[in-house]
Amino acid sequence: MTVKIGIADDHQLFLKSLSVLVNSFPNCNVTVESLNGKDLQHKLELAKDRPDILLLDVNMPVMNGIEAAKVIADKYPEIKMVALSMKDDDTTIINMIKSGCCAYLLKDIHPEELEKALMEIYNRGYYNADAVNVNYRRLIKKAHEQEALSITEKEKAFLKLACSDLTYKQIAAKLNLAERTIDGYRESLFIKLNVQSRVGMVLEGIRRGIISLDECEV
Amino acid sequence: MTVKIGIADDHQLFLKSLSVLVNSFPNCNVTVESLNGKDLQHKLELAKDRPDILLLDVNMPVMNGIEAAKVIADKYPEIKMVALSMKDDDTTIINMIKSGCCAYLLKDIHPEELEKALMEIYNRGYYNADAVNVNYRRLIKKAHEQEALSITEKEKAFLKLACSDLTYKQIAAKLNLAERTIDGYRESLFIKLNVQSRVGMVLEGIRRGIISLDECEV
DNA sequence: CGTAAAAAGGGGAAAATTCCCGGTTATAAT
DNA sequence: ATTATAACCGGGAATTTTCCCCTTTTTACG
Repeated sequence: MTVKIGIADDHQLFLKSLSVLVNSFPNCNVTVESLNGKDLQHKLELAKDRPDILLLDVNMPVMNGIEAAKVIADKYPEIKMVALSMKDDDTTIINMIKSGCCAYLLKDIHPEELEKALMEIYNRGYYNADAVNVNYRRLIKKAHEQEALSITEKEKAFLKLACSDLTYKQIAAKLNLAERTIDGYRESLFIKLNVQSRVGMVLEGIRRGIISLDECEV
Repeated sequence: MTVKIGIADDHQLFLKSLSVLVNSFPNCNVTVESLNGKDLQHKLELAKDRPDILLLDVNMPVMNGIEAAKVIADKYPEIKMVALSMKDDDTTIINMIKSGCCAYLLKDIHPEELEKALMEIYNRGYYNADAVNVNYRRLIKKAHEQEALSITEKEKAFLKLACSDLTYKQIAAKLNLAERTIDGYRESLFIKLNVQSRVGMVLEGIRRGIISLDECEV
């Protein structure tokens, strides 16, 4: 029996290293490697012999793991997906599970656990890492809260600019909108994120993954 | 000829994967593996046959790459050190080079470049990745600017609290200081970090590694 | 001890942020 | 067409942030 594995990770060194490692597992064989979700999709389309399991990095440029998982789950429901991430951030876990991943693994797991996980997923269809699965019910509750939020694209664009040294006046100018409009976005974001200040808003936005720290030009 | 390699990275999966990869290089042999700088130090002390080259991750718990590099450079000057990091942040590069690393590599390099780098470092003592070495002079300039900063412990304590949803009044209360004192810290931090607003200060503080995102209670 | 330097604080004003009253315009659904 | 709904915006007031004048207290050091 040989399980065909696909891997997507933007860090080439990790991608190749992990590939070598997984290939060293007796029953595994890496058949697809990709640096981002878009490329992975493309390779899956062309492949005549698709992987059984995909290891998806969450943070990738061009197309991240969450978006990639959604598309793949829709197109190839027979492929099992495993999210791989550095941090066990609640929101990220929720998003990946909701996008169709059947497991969420942290990058600091031991290789043996990865092998065990891959085998269990292949045989039983799922695997729950102890480290992540501590309180699943809390996660579900949080997912529902998240649902009620739904930050709009405009709010997100504003939030991204608020993550800077600019004043609201300057941000309004950049977006070609009246100051009062910007203020409206701010107001609704305060409510949605449950904060009382711009700093709180920005930090909470980063923490929830609405914006990322490296895309805000300090 | 066999080059002995030591690796330190807090993500076990990456550590083990990279170890397998490096061992697959014809002239390399991984002799030490560690999950953090403290543990690495300990293993180096015990080892009778020390590595020629160390691959050091920058971000590690307990003791990070920067601190580890300083100690190791001091204790074992014959060991060459290579910084491994995800992002090519100016400040980080400066810190690692200043701590005694002879090269700075990004985690998204190709395995072949890593092999080439290891060989060059072993033979010639240094290696400059094109991706990082774009404008070395600018980095040196920045390093000198950095030098002039020296953020005090009090300022740092304030900055940590400023990284929250609290007002300055609330922060002053938490630190048992007058509002005006807090304002003094803010003022000097604005100058040192070259910003005009609290958001800018907080983000710049995070970017420069003065405070970390996970220690600020949003 | 004396003196310089640094830290802490007082007070006030300008600017930015936060909040709330409303109205207009665009969009979409019935 | 009309009605709901959301996006956009005007203006003013309270609060917070930012900035700059200064004095007092503490610390450091020859």
